[in-house]
Amino acid sequence: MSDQPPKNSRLRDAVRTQAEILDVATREFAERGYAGARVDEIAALTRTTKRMIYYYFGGKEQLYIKVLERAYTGIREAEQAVDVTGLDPAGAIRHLAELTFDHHTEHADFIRLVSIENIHRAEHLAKSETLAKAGTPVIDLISGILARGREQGVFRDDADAVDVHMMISSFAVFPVANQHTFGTLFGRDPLDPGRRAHYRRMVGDMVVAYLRTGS
Amino acid sequence: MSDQPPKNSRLRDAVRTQAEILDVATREFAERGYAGARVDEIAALTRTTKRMIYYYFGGKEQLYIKVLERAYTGIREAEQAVDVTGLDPAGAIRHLAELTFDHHTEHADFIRLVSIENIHRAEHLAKSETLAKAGTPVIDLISGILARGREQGVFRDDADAVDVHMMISSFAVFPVANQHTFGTLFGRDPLDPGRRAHYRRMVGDMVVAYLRTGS
DNA sequence: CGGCTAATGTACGAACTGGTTCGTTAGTAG
DNA sequence: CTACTAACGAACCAGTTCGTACATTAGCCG
Repeated sequence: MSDQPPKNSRLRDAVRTQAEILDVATREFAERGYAGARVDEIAALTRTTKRMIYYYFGGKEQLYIKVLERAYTGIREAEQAVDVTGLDPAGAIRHLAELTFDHHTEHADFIRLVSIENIHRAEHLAKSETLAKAGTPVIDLISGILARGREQGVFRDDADAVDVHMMISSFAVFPVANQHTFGTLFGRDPLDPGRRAHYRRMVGDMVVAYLRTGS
Repeated sequence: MSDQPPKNSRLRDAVRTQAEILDVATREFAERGYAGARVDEIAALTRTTKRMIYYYFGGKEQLYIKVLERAYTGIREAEQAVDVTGLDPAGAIRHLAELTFDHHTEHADFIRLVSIENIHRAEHLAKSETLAKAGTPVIDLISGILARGREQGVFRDDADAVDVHMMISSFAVFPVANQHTFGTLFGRDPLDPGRRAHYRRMVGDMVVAYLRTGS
């Protein structure tokens, strides 16, 4: 008698189909960009047909926006899971930097989508109701750490939370976003697993060093 | 009797036409990405016709590669013009960081092209004979500065030139590459002229602080 | 079981897009 | 002046691509 909630118990799938479309679309868009992505190709890599993409999402652009939303949801959740209680300011900011670095290097698709979205001047991001507002939790976290650091006299007092976040993000994003051009030009793959621990320590060293220098 | 060199004195333009095509193409590709760029649109924004694009460049891809090559030539020249004689190691690396930051923020088109090229896994960059090899002069410059810093005991001794270049580039590229998503999500335009001097000082502070911390 | 709707598949079309064909004109060499 | 070639233009073509019209099936409700 396991009663299904009112609607949505129709078992010719629906939810699963939508999820599958989103998965495939994420890969396709991240791989080829918005203009380069092919709706037919996404459909082909799905169990279902192109018809369903239009049935559930309405069109290429709306599908892309949903993909973006789901991707951003990922980091936002990761950010909310960060816990720095019990760490001193320097340890806390280093921890956050390392987690950010880890998350970015492990989610190349997301970084690629962000790059793509920037090429399009974030016009789709702006169209998304879920994303355009949605304040980001990291900033509050960083603000808190910076405040503690200042109180204890171990951090410079002119450091701004958003700026520090940008500094950390820069170094965490770069190896992923520019992996191929950088790799080709300097003969060094910035995502080489063997170098990863090194870069991870480097982000931490960098932010902490910056925050410790006098204002 | 001003004799023109053997050929190429034909004055129904040619060189000028090619340059114009390249200029327009640079904007179009940077604006819409490789797949999003339209050959017809490039032609329309030119004094000439699409026929000429194929006449001079062979096709969309070859044109794009030429655009890339010209864009990269820009920074390479800027890099070669950097002069740090007479500066102490910290001053030298700060100067380089600031110039890199200036150059990147002033050449958004180039940064966008690099982003686009990374989406395509640098496949076109690899196809370019001019670019694929062409060692980059900055690395040597940085190596020299780091060596001096180590000798004088003012820099950590485990800093690598390519890594330091990546650190500087990260922070210089980010505001341009992620201007729109970052701006939308954090309500702060990272390229706002009013914040520029601040970020410029920040890159310098960051690298110098990093290099000064003990290994 | 009959009917109703959500879910799905097939085939198609209109517009676009990279690339080409064919022909023309400007300038120069002889 | 004539012949020749580099430079150029207009129209066109074939393949693609987003989107849709139409038909169909699965499952549920009464």
